[in-house]
Amino acid sequence: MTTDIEPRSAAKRVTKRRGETRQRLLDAAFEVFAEEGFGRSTVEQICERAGFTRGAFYSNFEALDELFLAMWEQRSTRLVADVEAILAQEDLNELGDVRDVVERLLGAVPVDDGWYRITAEFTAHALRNPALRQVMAGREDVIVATLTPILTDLLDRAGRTVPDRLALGQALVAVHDGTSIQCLLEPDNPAVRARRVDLFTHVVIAYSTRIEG
Amino acid sequence: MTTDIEPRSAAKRVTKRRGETRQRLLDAAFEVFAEEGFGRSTVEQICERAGFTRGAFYSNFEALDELFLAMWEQRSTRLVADVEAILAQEDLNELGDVRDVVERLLGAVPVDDGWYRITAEFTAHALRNPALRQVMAGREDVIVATLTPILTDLLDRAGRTVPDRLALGQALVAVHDGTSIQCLLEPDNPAVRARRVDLFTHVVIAYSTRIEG
DNA sequence: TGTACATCAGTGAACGCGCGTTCACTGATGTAC
DNA sequence: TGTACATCAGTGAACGCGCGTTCACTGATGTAC
Repeated sequence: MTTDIEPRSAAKRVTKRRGETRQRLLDAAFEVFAEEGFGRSTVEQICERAGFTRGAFYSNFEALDELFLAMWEQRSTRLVADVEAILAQEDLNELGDVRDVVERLLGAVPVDDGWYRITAEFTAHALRNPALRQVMAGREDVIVATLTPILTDLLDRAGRTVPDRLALGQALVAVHDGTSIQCLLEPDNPAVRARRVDLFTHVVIAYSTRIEG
Repeated sequence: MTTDIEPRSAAKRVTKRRGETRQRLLDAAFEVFAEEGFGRSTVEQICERAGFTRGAFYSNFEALDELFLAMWEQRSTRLVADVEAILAQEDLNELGDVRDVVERLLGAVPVDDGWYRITAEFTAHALRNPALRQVMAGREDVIVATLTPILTDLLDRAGRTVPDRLALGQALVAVHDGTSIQCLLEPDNPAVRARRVDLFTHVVIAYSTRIEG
């Protein structure tokens, strides 16, 4: 008697090549969706970019929606991990005041054209689909849950404490989203970026209090 | 000798019917774009919704992009005018503090699913096209220029003055955009809406100062 | 006000391209002995 | 380690639908007298 309870046919063989193909399709999807937009991207374009014929796509995904979602989740996860890594690393610079903390935070979060476009369209799409809406809302929870502890720690070192972490986290996500649009729409206007830093600073101050002593 | 310098053929006859057709197409476009998304909407769908055949569309517009832009500009202008009218109207309620002002402001600005979707996709699209980017940036200027004077006036009545109106205006637009997403993604979570009001209030306080005396 | 006429505005059929999707096939990869 | 074989993974041709676009047409609208 073996430990195989499942029939042998259920255990599918998966090759290394398959994983690589999948990844190349995901990377190509990011580029094409960013350039063309979600609704205007075709299976053909993505496969061509990845160096495959269309059959490869249908061998790996059901439809464009599935590829889009898989790509978005992968990129989103990676982005949060990257920001976390930058924020968490020990730094020689002292964090003197709130502005130092904000600048460090903003330095860790990239403002990226392509990623913004993709996320904006995905958000719009998610509003039509309850399941996707859950995905997006869940993603925000992860961002807040991951980054707020690190941020409050930094603030602590700058002599401030945060009474309501969730409120601060959600406020910063909102401010980030709102000001990203402004920066991307006027990339050559330094005043817009400066006001972004100001706004972040004001919000952090409003949601934290000076530690006595 | 008449005042006609242009050749007679240049003066086109325009019928009343034409304007009505155009408007029906614009209204149908709003609905279809909101439901389907920009890239997924077809000429056929919009014409069917408006009660025309496709020929009517090609008689009035060059391409879907043109219809989309015309619709967006019309709706956007109307929206600003509506908000302005609500904010400007004399009200029986006293504006005791900042929170009253914020609640009045937020009461005037609708948080609308369909319009958000359309604007999000338009923004993403505008990032690929310098001319459209100008249109969007210009729209924000109009919003700030129209609403900030009224808002500072309301704040004045609540005993506060705004040193940098432009900074406040842009901050509020950013906060509005960012928190709108959160409210739409979690429509059934009252805490999200409450935090939105809090954030607006904090920002208004941070960008204004108490009037002495 | 009425009528005849010119032009406009929308119709609906027709055309054809582009794209999604399928599938028999062949080369690549892993497995068993 | 080597070989034979089974299965997997991607190919590329083929099909057909859906959609954008055109255009000769007819009814609607405005104009001139």
